[in-house]
Amino acid sequence: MARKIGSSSEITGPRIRAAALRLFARHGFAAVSMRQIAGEVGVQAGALYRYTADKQALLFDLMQDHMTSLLAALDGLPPTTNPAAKLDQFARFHIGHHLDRPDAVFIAYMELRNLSPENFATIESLRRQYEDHLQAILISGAKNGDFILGDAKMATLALIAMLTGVTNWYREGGRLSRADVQTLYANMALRAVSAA
Amino acid sequence: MARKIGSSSEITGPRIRAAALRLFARHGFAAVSMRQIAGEVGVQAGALYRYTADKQALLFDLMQDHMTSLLAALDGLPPTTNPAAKLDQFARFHIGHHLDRPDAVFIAYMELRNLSPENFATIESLRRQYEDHLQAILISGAKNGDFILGDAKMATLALIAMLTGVTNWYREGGRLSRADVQTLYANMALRAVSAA
DNA sequence: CCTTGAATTGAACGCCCCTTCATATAAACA
DNA sequence: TGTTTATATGAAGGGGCGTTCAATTCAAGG
Repeated sequence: MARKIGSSSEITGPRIRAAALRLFARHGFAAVSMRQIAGEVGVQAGALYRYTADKQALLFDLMQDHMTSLLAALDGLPPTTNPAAKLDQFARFHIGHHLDRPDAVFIAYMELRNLSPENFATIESLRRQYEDHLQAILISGAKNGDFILGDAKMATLALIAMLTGVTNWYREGGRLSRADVQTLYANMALRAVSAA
Repeated sequence: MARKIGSSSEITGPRIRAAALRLFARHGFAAVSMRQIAGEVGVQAGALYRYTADKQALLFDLMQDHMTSLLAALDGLPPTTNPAAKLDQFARFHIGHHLDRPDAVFIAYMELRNLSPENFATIESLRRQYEDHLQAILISGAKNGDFILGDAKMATLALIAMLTGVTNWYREGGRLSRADVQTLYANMALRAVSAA
């Protein structure tokens, strides 16, 4: 047997990426084998290599797609006026976007060390762009007296860590709704840096 | 050749654990082989099994030791008066303790999924104890009006995520001293939940 | 000094890994 | 319909994995 009935790269390709995303998030990159991914798709391991150069490239593509989608969505946010509104918007956006993509988020934060040095540098630069967006908000707020930051870079990383932490415990259908969580976290973020 | 010159279980045991801690933190549990750990210690892989039942037990012991040491240190903190002072003390303690043990912290947060279900339950319960300590501080502060919490459990997890995030970027000898970082994070934590 | 027991070796077992490639089949196109 | 091209197989290469265990050597105690 060789080519299968109904086979098409437009179907198999995305299915491979979806299976890899799920499995990497669930068990970790190093613990998942190409045979496992292939099995999930219903294909032999050798077939994967028509869609990815190797296992490393598969991981990198997933992470790069996640980061570029994150930056694109950030770019598409409606304009706001003052720094406090911008921070509120950012916090709600960050939580919403992350809760929608738990697997991709998990991988983006856990599998950095499994990237080759060049791939790591690429992902790191995308992440830096995202952090810089928040940092610019904080600095503009500090300039006009709305915010008090001991250190802008540190405040940026502290807020992102706090907001991202939501993915560790939030479960759909739990005690708090998604909107509740967005409001509560946004309020904490605002208070953490506000002068008032 | 069999027994080696100078060999002693009091020396080899700790060295195995130290090597495993370092390697698991650096490359991840799944990516590290027993032969690698043995090589670091200068011993053959078979020798490891005098000191651990298997690879899983090695991971579990490292995580359990980390968590019990964390809880013991928390228990040994000097008494304080009001909730704000308690939260300030907790934030400084958390950061100090974590910055002293970057490898153990990394493992404790990254390798939970590699624990067997029973081992996971044990570690999770220790972690819950730690979180409950902070949650009790927050609730007492909310009771007497010092703090405002949208949701106590959520505020607890948000603060711990923020404080633990410091291990992702702090490097000894960097722009900010350890004391700087402790102060800045403690202030953010206090502001994030304070009524004032 | 001699015996006993602790510490370690190194080979082996059975299994799984990533990746490649000649081959075969199905789809797409003329 | 016949030909080309895309898609997948499945076997193989070369290697590493966790774990066990008989045999061996050293340290320690009498």
